[in-house]
Amino acid sequence: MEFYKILEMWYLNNKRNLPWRNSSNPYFIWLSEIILQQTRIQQGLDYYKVFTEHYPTVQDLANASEDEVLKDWQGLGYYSRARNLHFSAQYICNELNGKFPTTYKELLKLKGVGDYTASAIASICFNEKTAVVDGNVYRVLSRYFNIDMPINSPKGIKYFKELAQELIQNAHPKEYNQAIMDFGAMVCKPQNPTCETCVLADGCIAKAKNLISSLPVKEKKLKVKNKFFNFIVIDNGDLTVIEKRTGNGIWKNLYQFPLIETNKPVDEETLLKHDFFKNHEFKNMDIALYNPEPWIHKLTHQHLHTHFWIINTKHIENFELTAWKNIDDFAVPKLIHNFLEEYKTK
DNA sequence: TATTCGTGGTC
DNA sequence: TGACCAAGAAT
Repeated sequence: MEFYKILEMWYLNNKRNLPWRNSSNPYFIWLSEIILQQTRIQQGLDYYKVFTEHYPTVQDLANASEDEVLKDWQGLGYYSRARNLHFSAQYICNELNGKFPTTYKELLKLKGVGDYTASAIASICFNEKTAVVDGNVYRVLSRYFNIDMPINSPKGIKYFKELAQELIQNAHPKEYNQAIMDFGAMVCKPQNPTCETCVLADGCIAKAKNLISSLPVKEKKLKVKNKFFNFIVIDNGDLTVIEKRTGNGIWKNLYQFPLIETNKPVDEETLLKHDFFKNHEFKNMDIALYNPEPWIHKLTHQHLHTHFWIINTKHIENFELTAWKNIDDFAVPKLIHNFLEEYKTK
């Protein structure tokens, strides 16, 4: 039996029951695909529920503010996804008269929609034969056909896309694309794949050559930077100070306490010499280090060594103030959220 | 085109 | 426990 047919049959009997699979509405499929980029289904489920309930149509999403959308995205990470989702919703409503794009080519024009997502929506909603290539597909194909070309090299990306595109030619695109992804997630897993009961085992070259654990091949070029964050938590009992992050780095457009970044851990004396305290005078202030041991927040490319400094003062000048009771209205990074959860109970 | 963008799970 | 991975995309 052909490759695609085995997967389609397997899918018929083993597919997962996921909320967006009850729909062919491109708006819902789009939401699910953006939420699931680089994200496990279990982690995305609650967010899918919130977004479909809070923004039942693309118009509702377009009418919301970015702050509102980011608040609902809080905790999921890769926040450009939320900003692009909101931007593209407005683009669809304003430029496309609310009509969702219906082809791979047009879907690609949406911010935040790349080759994978355009292929997924085009195949699932419009039956277009565009093969998805995600982490699951790389794994299944590299093993079954024993391909050791690095999946994150330009040649590898092109090669796997072309192979996937060949394999979908005689298939039902909607079912086949979801089949190979489910199969990769449930059977041909990164670790401990269940080769003993695998329906593709007979033709799997990597299994025959005992190469399963070494495929797929990925070039690793990850260097982690250490950064040192000092958050200034100003507190007069009722009010505090938070700022919106600008620029193009992490957590763009999320909120945080005023931040002093240093190139190494600093003590109180050194911290107080920073420009921040030259620009802002605190009368009768009392400063205390909240966490003597740094919280090390680990991101993919950076380790953030974080200290929270509490400034108790009755006189806060030259700041925009935020009431503690309203602090939960703002979208904050997980790191700040964790701090708030601890701090407000004290 | 190499780098950057979060958070959580797995072993 | 640190390395790897997760329905990738933008720059």
